[in-house]
Amino acid sequence: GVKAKHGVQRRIKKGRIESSSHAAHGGDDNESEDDPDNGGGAERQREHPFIVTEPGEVARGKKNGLDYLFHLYEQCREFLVQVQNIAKEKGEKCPTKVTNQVFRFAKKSGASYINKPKMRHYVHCYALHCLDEEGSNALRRAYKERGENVGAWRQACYKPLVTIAARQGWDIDAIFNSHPRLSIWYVPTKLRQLCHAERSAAVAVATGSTTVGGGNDAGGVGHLLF
Amino acid sequence: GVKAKHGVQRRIKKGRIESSSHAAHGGDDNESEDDPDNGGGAERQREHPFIVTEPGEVARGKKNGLDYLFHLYEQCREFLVQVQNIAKEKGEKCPTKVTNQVFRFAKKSGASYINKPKMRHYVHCYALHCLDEEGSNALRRAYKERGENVGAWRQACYKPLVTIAARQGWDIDAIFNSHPRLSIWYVPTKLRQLCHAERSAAVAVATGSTTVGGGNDAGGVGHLLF
DNA sequence: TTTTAAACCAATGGTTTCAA
DNA sequence: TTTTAACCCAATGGTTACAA
Repeated sequence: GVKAKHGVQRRIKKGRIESSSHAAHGGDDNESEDDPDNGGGAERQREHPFIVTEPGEVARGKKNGLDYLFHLYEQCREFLVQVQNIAKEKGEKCPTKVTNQVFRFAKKSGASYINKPKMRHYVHCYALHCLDEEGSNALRRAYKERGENVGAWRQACYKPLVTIAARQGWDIDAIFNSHPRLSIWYVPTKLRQLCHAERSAAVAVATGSTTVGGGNDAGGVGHLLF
Repeated sequence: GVKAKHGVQRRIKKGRIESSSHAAHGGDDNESEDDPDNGGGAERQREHPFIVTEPGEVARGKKNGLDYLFHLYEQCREFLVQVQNIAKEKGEKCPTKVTNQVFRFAKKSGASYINKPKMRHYVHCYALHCLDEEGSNALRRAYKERGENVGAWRQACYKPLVTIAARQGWDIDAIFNSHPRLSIWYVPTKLRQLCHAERSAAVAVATGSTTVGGGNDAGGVGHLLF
């Protein structure tokens, strides 16, 4: 990297986060003072888990809803815009994606509830929300009705995205990049792999291949027929 | 990084590059067998130094000309395209810039004369060539006539670029990104800094600021007047 | 068990060092 | 003066092992 100018940014190992101000929690209304687990003004240990909620529904109890989850992605976008403005003003490299720098800035700005693993974990769910809000909403309702947990809903978000990719020539990067709110997020490895696998399978069926390296009249992957 | 799948790519320390096939050298015609320094088919130790040449001029003696230098940038672009095609076929992340991966691929492909420090060193010279070929050619002729060395010519390439940036709102990243052949190269730190410094100076003059933090009726940097 | 997020890791962008 | 292997070592994108 460029020569150490912000020498402060060393990694801190272990140790709990100390008590400090928490920023507003968006859709989260669960910071009650009379909470038995919350002994006298101590800060919350970590974020309440997400539950599958319908569009517009606010999670009750110590839970957060999916509208709140998606709101977090919008917040990250705003933090990115701020980082970009600062970089431009200082004549420094300007990020185009939500990078470590942006997560650091978010934390520094008091949004301690935003962190990289979480945002990366649910990116494809947000992608579906951006690319097909109707479909995303339907999926949320279905999974809520069936009483599925967040992990199951999250897994289920992959398939509709692969279907969308199939329609657009399997180029998931192009799909992300051409959407204004999605373009700032890295394509998750697993989603990319699923698209690739499905594309390969589709091509194999279309060309009549039966095994890896199986002979066909066109030499395998490389021509798509439509 | 993504979990070690190409386990081979560890760093190798020390040791000279062993004799092997060298790819064609573009504008370089200096691999004479009757060379006194070249004892019996041994390969060249390193690339001949660049000299300032006019457009179309081939360097004589153990030298390389600037057309050859610029040709190296075109070759890197071709290597990048190959890396991109391979990545797409494999459903992997697709680089948009000339990255370490591309330099590694170039070396593996026999282009051992391409390396990162060299390409990064002269990027801004190539940028001038792309953005104002007339101006670039004139500069080359002038520096050749005056018998200047490559280092002096290289330094001189910065100023015209800063002038171009000034005309385009000082956004050197946008200038690089909007040029098809230049967009694959990272903006050199020094060029970015020069642009920033010049912009700051220009703004200071325009607003009548005299010192850092000096008071003026508009609050410093932030409005450009034209 | 499910869900969260701290901690970790290999490879990167970038530069220095030094050989030629 | 010019080239480039080697280093940097901080910072990155990406993931894992763990805690709650």
